[in-house]
Parts: sequence; C-alpha cells; structure tokens
Amino acid sequence: MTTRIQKPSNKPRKRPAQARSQAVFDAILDASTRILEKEGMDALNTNHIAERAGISVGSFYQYFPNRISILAELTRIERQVFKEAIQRATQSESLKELVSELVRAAVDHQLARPALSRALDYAEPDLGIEAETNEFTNELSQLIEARLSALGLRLHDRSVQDILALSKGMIDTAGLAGETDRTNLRNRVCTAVMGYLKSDISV
Amino acid sequence: MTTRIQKPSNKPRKRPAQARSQAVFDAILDASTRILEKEGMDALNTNHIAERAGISVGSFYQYFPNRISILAELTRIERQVFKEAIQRATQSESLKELVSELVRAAVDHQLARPALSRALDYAEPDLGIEAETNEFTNELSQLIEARLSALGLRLHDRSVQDILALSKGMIDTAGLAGETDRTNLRNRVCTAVMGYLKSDISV
Amino acid sequence: MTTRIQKPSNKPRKRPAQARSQAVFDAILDASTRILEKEGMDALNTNHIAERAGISVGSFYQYFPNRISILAELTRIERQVFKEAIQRATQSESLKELVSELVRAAVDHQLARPALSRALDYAEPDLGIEAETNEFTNELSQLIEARLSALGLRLHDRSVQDILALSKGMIDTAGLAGETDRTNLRNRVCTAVMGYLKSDISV
Amino acid sequence: MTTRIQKPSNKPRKRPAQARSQAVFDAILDASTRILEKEGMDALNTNHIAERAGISVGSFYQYFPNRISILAELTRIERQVFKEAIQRATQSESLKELVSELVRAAVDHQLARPALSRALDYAEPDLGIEAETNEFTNELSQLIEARLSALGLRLHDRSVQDILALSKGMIDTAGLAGETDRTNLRNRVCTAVMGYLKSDISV
DNA sequence: GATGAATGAGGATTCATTCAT
DNA sequence: TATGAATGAATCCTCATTCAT
Repeated sequence: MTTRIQKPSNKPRKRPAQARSQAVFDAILDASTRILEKEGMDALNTNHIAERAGISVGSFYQYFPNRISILAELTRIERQVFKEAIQRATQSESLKELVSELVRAAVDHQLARPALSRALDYAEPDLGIEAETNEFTNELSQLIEARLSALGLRLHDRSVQDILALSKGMIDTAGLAGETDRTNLRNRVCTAVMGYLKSDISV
Repeated sequence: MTTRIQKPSNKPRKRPAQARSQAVFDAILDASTRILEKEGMDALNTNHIAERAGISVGSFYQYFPNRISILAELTRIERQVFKEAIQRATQSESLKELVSELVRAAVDHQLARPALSRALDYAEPDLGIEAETNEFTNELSQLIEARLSALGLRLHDRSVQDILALSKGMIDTAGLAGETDRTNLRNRVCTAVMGYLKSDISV
Repeated sequence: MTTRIQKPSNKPRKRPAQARSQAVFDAILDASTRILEKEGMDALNTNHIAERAGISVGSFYQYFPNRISILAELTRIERQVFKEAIQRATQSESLKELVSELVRAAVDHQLARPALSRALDYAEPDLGIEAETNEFTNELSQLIEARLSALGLRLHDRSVQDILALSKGMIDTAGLAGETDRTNLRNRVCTAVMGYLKSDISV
Repeated sequence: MTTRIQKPSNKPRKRPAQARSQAVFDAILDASTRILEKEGMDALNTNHIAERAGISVGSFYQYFPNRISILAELTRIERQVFKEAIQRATQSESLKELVSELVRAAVDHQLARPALSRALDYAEPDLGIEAETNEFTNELSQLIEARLSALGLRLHDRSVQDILALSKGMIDTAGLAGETDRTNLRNRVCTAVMGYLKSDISV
C-alpha cells in the first residue's frame, strides 16, 4: 500500500498560478504532511487527505496525478529546504564550525518532523524519481565536499555519503528513542562526523 | 498496508511442536522473507504468503493471528540471529578486533537481505512490540558495552546506541547505493565507529 | 457511459446564430467526431471534448445540455448527410444504376468513418430520439421506395428496411475486417441487394 | 466506459470444478446476461452483477479477473451455442434446406436475446480476443463453406462472410424494430441469402 | 488441522455537471 | 458569455479475515 512504482508522472499536475489554486495546493501538502507525521503512511489515502485539506477528492486529482505523487512532491520540498540549510551551513569558516553547522542543519531538519522524514526516506525508492534523487545527492555532496576540501580535508569518494548516512542513522534513532535534548544529540553527531573525517585519511 | 497498530497479540498463535507444524511455520516465515526481500512490503499479503508457502490462507491463520504478526516474528528472528552474531563478535580480545568483528557482523547481517532489513526497520514502530524492542536493545547494548568497558573504553549512555545507529545508517545507504565491496564498506564503518569511540571521551 | 436514458432534452441547447457561436458549436462537433473515430466511445468525455475543441467545459454546456446530447446531434448530422447522398442516388434512371448509386452512397458514407458509424449506430437506442429516428427512417424509405416502385419493382413493407439493413451489416463487417477495396465491396453489396430485390416478389 | 483493451487475461480466473463454485460461476454469467439484455452495457458494473447474482463483489473477482472478462466469456458461450446450431443446420441435404436451417439458426439465436447479441457484437473489438475471434470465424466459415460447396455452389472468399453479415444486419434491425413474426423474418433473410448466393457467380 | 471460497469494507481514480469569477 | 476549479457520486478492484466443509 505504501508505494510501488508508477509509469505516470510523479510531478504535480499543474503548478498553481492563481491565489486560490495555490491555497488548495498548499492545503493538500499541509494536510499530507500532518497526516504522515501524526498518523503515518497507512493513513495517507486520498480521501483522508482531501478531508483533512478541506477539499474534495476530485480537487486532489486536479493537482496531483495520483496518490504517490504527493510523496514525490513532499520529498522535493523537504530536499529543497534541507539543501538551503546546508548551503547556509557551508558558509562556515572553520572545519569545526562547518561540521557543527552541518550537523545542526541535519538535526533540526530531521527532528522537525521525524516521522515524516522517516516515511519519505523509506518510500523514496518506490517514487520513481531516481533522476532527481541523483541530482539532489550530487548537489548536496558537491556543496559539502567543496567546502571540506577547501578547509584542507582529504576525502574519498564516499566520505560525504558516509557522514550524511551516519548522521541520518543517529538522528533517526534518536528521534525514535524520543530524545529531546538536541544539543546533546548534536554533540554526539559532531563527534561521529569529526571522528570519521579525522581518521578518514587512513582508509 | 504495512503497519497499523493492533490490539490483538503479535505473537505467533502457537509455537509449533509437531514436526509438521514446524515445517508449515517455517514455510510461512521463509515465504514471507522471500517476498519482503524480492517484492517488497506491498506484496506481503496473506494470500500471497500462503501461495508462496504452499499452504492455504486458513493455515496461515493457524500460526499467525493476523498479517502484521508475521512482521513481528520476522523481526524476532532477525534480532536473534543478529544478537548471536554480536555475541560471537564480543569474544574479541582487542578493541580493534572487537570493532572490526562487530562491524563485520552488522554489515553481513544487514546486507544479507537489505530490503528485508529496511522493511522490518521501518515497520518496527507499528508492530506493537515495544517491550521486546526495549529488551533487545538493552541486551545488545549491555553485551557490547560490557566488552568495550572491559577493554578500557570510557562510554556514556548513548555510546552503543550511537555506534549501532551510525552503522545502520551507513550500511543501509550503501545497500541502496548498490555497493558490493563489503571490505571497503566494513573499513569505512570501522573508521566511523573508531572515530566516534576515540573522540567520545570528550563528549 | 455511453448511453443511459435521459429525460432532459437531447437537442442542442441553442442553435447558434452568431458566427462566433457557430464556430464553437462546430468545433465541438468536429472534436467529438474525431474522438469517436480515433479514440472510441470511452474517450468521449466532456473534458476531453472541450480540450480537443479548444474551449472550456463550461462552453460545452452552453451548447449542449449534457454529454449524450452530442451523440444525438452527431446522429442528426450523419443522417442528414446520408439522406442527401441517397437523394442524389435516387436521381438514377435505371434499376441497375439506382442500386449501384444507393450502394455507393451507403458504402462511402459508412466507410468514411467506420468507427463513428458503428458507435452512433450502437448508441442510437439510448439517445431518446425515437421520433426523429422514425421520421428519418420513413423519409429514407419513401425516397427509395418511390424510386424502386417507379422503376417497376414490386416491394413489400420491409423491402427497403431489409436492403438498408443487409447493406449496413455487410459494410460494417467489411470495415471491421479492414477491407479497403471499395469497388469489390460495392459489387458484393449490389449483388446482395439485387438478389434480394429480384427474388423479393415471391415472399 | 464500455470496453477498452486490457493486458491481463480475459479468461475466467478458474474454471470451477466444485458444484458450489459452478453455481456461483453460473450465477455470475446468468446475472450478467440478464443485465445486458434488460438494462444494457452501462448497467453491467461489478457491484450490480454481484448483487444480481446474489454474491459479493469479492466472489466475482474469484471467477473473473476484471469487469470486461465477463464480456469475453459471454461471447465465448454465445459463439459456442451458435456454432452448434450451425453445425446442426449443416446436416441439411439440399441447398434450400441448408439456407433455411442456417437462417433459422441465426434468427433464433440472435432474437433469443437481441440486446445481448448487439452489446456483445459492439464490444467485441475491445475484448482483446482477436485470436479466438479469428478461430471462430474460420471454423464457422469452413463449416458453411464446405457444405455450400458440396451442394454445388460456386463461392468466393467473402461469400460466407457476406451472408453472415447481411443476415446479422437484417436480424439486428428487425430486433430493434420490434418484429415478432419470426417466420416472416426468416423468409426475408432466406430471400436475401439465396439471392446473394445465386447471383454470386457473376461477381 | 487444513482448505479455499466468500465476504465486504476500504481505497484509488474518473468524469458529468455546476457555479463563482 | 467564457472559464476551469470544485464537487462527489460512481466504479473498479484488493485483501484481511472468517468459516463451512
């Protein structure tokens, strides 16, 4: 029920231009976000979305070609937000600050709506957006890689993938464990990332 | 489809004693494992399981109270296997060997059936087995913690949670990326874990 | 979807007087014709018609009270065209020529858009235009009957109905079979009609 | 809404072996037949079929893979019945008797359930059973052709197609016109067929 | 115990029609 | 008049679960 590949487009049917349309479009995204976060993937059905968004099912299909395209769109949005946070973080001047800011971005992003992050993450392979995923991954990697290199780090091909992945793993687990002390979590993730990056040379 | 909370038990209806019963029980678990790994969560429906296991749906319900209990049982099995691997790993004599063996256990376990691991991991919070989960987590942590402490490491409350979580994150991402070089992956995970543990003191 | 009886009128909402109106009206009919012929009855929905006609759905409803009225209108048009062709054919001087020209008219008409003919034919009983149908049938029959009688044929009540029906049957089947040799088809239909008319006396 | 091609099989999901199954299977076919004949194609939806058959929708899908497969199955049945009637007719000893019996078979078959015949006929091209259709057409043609030849008729490639098509056309029209005098109709169809066959040589 | 047919609620999607702008 | 967003009933189909045999 969750996912499953689809031939038809996963892009929104139309990007709303009118104010009214925009409102409906946003209401759908809001409702979906809330449902995913509070009720989970299985509650994300079109009737429920429509109801929560205060519209009719028909309207849902004005803006999205099918149920799963909403996941693709939410993924796009989350990625955009995350990328911007990472971009801000890469303004940092020192390695320590850089790592600290990257981790802050990651923690804040993922813990803002932990269940949503988890659900989108799990659904991603079935969304049929491989191309976008690759592009996003590359952009993010380059952003971070460039900065780390500029600060003198010696990296290998998987360095950035690894620090992102280990951070995600730690934050996800922390979220599930109900941790609320973000400062503590950030410190631990920083430790992990710094530890990885410093030893990394020897790989 | 995946999840959805459930009041009814999540334990197998009966632990089969008879040889025949055991065979059917195992066939169900095998079939479910194969389906999850090859076809994904959405394909894990009771009719499909019964068909693949060569039994009738009716028989499925002799051994499992409902569809989702199969996920709980698979989780139990995977955990048991993993725990035993970890136990073996904790026989190690040096820190380096210990980490290396723990990581080997984790990598081998998770990459044996990456899709299964991922699916169970994602479903876990909806399985209604918090108690077991806590117990498992505690056991695993104590096992590892005891050994790390014995080898002179200074740990904090979340140390073991963190190294398990970061490992999981890295291995999962590697699996999705289609990495096949386990040696390389193991090295990178070891780096991360060692890096974390060495810097850990300062947290 | 096709059919289903309807109380409301099946006549166009208004016969467009203005040039602009006429253009829109025609665009709707053209679009519907093309859709029926190329995509079939199932594709004939109001949104699709509007899109293909380059207008809005709202405009569609300015000219037609409901979806099915378009079928009634297309039927009217096709009948009108066919009747005129038959009228021309009845100018013939000899029996042989008469039959030949009638058959030519029928073949050319029906094979011009075979799928459209078939679709309208099938839908007809559900269109709620019995009165018009009767009138059309009578007019056509009288036209042909008068000429056949004038040329010395002895007819009975169903003679004209029969030759029209058998021709339709043959041409429809030929169309479905993908026959392209119209001359050959015309000859065969002529054979059938002449055969029927000549033996007819004995009925 | 009517038809539309389908990749999945159009064969019944399972040929029922059990008595109970057979009863359900038959109930579905009966209900569908009645609906098509009395209420038309648009009323043939799965819920309605189930209701009329006194079963649940789920049961419908035990026996048929999708809505349109019921049309394929009804077509198969009608063809089988018709073919058997034609086979019986071809036992005839003289040309006159042969034509008379063929026409009797055609008239009786088509007028038994005129709306059903019409609906199946119209739907056929969308049923995805071209192979079966070809086979049926060939078998029927050979049956009739062999006998006509044996009785001394000189035929061409389309002769049998034509007499079947013209008969169908006449009977369909008669059915729509509400004709009830089958003897009269049979005579007229015989006239047409004989007329066609006798003149046929000259084509 | 085993079987698998039967059930029917649930969920995705379409499309005729309306109506505010 | 024209537009096209909004509505929601209608329809297809699935699948967890039960229960008669």
